[in-house]
This record gives sequence, structure tokens and C-alpha cells, in this order.
Amino acid sequence: MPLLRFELQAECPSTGARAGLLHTGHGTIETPVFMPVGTQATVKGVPPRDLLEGIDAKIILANTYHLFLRPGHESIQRLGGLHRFMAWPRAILTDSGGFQVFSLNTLRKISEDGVLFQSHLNGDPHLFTPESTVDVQLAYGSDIAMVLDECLGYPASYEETQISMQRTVRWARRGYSHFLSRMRDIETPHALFPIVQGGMYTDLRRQCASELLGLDADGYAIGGLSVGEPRALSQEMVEVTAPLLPRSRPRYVMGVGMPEELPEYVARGVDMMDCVLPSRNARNGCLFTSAGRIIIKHSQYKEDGLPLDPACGCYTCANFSRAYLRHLFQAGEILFSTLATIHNLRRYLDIMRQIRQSILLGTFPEYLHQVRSSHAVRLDSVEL
RNA sequence: GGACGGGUGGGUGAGUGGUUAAAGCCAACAGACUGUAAAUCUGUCCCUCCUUGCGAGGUACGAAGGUUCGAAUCCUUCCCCGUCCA
Repeated sequence: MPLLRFELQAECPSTGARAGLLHTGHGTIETPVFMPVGTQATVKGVPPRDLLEGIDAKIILANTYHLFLRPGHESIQRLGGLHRFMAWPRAILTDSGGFQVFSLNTLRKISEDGVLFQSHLNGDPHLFTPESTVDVQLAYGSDIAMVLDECLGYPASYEETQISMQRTVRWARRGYSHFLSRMRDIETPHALFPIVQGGMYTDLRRQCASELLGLDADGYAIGGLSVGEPRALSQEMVEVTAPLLPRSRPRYVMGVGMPEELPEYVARGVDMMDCVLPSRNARNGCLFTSAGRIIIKHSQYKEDGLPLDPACGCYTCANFSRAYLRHLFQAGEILFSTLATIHNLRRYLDIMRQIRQSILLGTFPEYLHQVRSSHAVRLDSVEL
């Protein structure tokens, strides 16, 4: 009996794209969905009010590792759980800390038991195990928890990848069985997603997926991508892996992608994605619009009175000129981050809404074709 | 009028005889960013030329002279700025 009900509404006849509804304890999520990243219990620069009203995000991410170090899962639990703590009434997915195995690779040590992290804040040692990360995520009250995995960098040898993938599978089994036993005493609905690893080796991906299927989880993630490999390779790995995952469960590709890649992943059968790109790039002055990227610091925008994207309905585009945004960026003003992030997230979610709509209408292949050709045109014009 | 202190590349500001076309910071101009150690990081930033190289010339530390193999650095004179004293 799934704790997280996924309702498939439409499937594209000629691609792998699907549209569905994911029912969580904190609202229903229309899929395919993009999940803004809010690592430290905040989507940097954006008040929950804007995430709710302007951006209309249905689910956001938070990070087990970061919140465990500070302020601590027990504090969050005492303060009423993560939703209440950060005043976010909708769904939350928490990453397990598996990505930090990759990104903090100089500060951790992997053993069969788990990962020993040396805090990047003060150097304190902390052991993360498949079981403890489940407990921490349940303390947060996470709607969708992730199993502790080992996210490998690129490139990695076959042997290294195989050993790592097998450990991730063992960890998934341990984590999942601990999760099931914990859920016997918990009333509220939560899900735990295992993560398919296997690096850039298709047979290891297949093997990993088939081993994890035995867990009969409420959803599955594809991890270990966007770690330095060419983008075509990331897509190829998803193309190989997604069809092996249960049709009736949501599929989540972790850590992707650029705006024009979103429909590519959907076309390969992906229902959920997350990425720091819209938020981080926003803060760094890179804005995504329906006509391509805008690097706001470029002098050409100095007296540009147009909105970032005249076709966008976000708060930023409704009220401010490119010239003003450039001024805020150059002046190092805090408001820039907020306005820029509001726009980029709105852009990402608008793309996902268009994708979903086209799947429901049966026009997704045309949509995909159009995105591909307009992106190709843009690349050409950049070449000139 | 006198006594000190000071004038360095777009701005600040190091440098007190030689790997100094001149640190660092800022500005300017580009680039990167993909389950966030990121409101971050990287590059360019006097001019000309080419075989684009830890390349070749030229100009440059208020001005003009001088000392020296060699000067932003030492000397002389002048100009300008600041503080204090009359």
C-alpha cells in the first residue's frame, strides 16, 4: 500500500512523457514538476509567500546534511517540524546528504556502515548511516525522504562505480527497511525514495534499478548525474534507466538541468526534477527568459527599459526594467537576488506547466520539437 | 613668509636603486555555475605589431634636468596639494 499516491493522467504516445498527480500530506503536486532547492530551509532570497503566490511551487527541497549541522534535526522537530519552522505549508523533499558525499569529498570518509562527515562549519565529526538519515528526515517531517546514497564524481572507473553502486543498493535496503519499521508508529504520510546509481555505465544502471525495484518504493530517483559529465551522457543514462522503473510510480532525476533540458528529461519518462541552476544563476546575474539567457551585467542593458522577459508574468517582470535589475546587480544590492530568483524560478515552473499542459493536450512532441529548434537557433546566433 | 607631509596606471593604494608595465583592493569588461561549503569563482584590464609567445617594440610613476651600467625609487630646480606656525 503506497504511502504516496501517484495518479497517472496522461502519457505521450510517441515519447516517454507523462502527466500525473502526486498526492502528499502537504498537497497535490502536478507532474512533471520542478522543485526549487532550499538547502538550508530557505530558497535563497525568496520568501515562502512568493514561492506560493507568484511562483506557485508545489514542492521544494531541503537538505538533511545542512540542517542536521545547523540548527539540528531535534531543534527543528521541537519547533514543530520543518514545514512550520520555515513557514512552508506545501510539500518538502529532503535530500539525504548523498550529494555531499560527492561535493564535500575531501571532508568525508565512506565505510560500509555509512559516511563519516567532518562538518564544513566547525570540523566536528558526524556519522551518517542509511538508518540515521531516515530518522533525521522523519524528524524534519519531510514528505519525501531520500535514501542515503553515494554520489560518485565523473569520470569514475567501472570497478569503482560497481563497488559504489552495490554499496548504494545495500544502503537503500537498510534505509528502506528502517523506514518501514519507523512508519509503523507514524500517522502522517511520508515516502522514501531509493536512488539509482551506476555512473555512466548502462549495465550498472540497469542492474542497480532492477535491484532497487524489489523494495517496491513509492517513487524512484536517478542520481549520480550532473557531476561533470557531458549533458548528452546524462540524458542517455536517464533514457536507459527511467523505462526500467515502475510506470505507476514517480521518477525523479536529481540535480538537472538547464531550461532547454527540462523537456528532454520529461520526454525520457521523468516526473520530477530539481536543480540549483535557476536560483544560483539568478544570484550570479544569469537570467533565463523565453528568448534565451540574459547576463544582466552586460553593458547593453544599462539603459534597457524593457522587463527581463516581456512574455513573463512574474513580479519582477511586471514591475522592473532590465536597467534597474542591472543597477541592483552592479550595486551589490540584496534585492537583486530576490527579484532575479523570483523570475528564474517562475520561468522554470512556467516551462514545466507548459510541458504538462502539452502532455495533457497530446501536443508534447510538437512542444519538444519547437524547444529543440529554437534552442538550436539560439546556439547558432551565439556562434555568430 | 616658515616647518613638516605628499603628488604612482579609471579610482584608491603598495612599492624607497636592478627578475617592476609596476602588488592588493575597487570600478569597468567578459566567462563559469546543474540532488548549493556559492549574494560565489575565474579571466581581461597602457598602446602598437606579429609567427599569439612566460613574443617584439613603444610609452609610463606631477614637470624639466642630473647621478648611475641601470631610477617610480638618489640629487637639483620648478609646479601643485594637505596640515601646522606666523
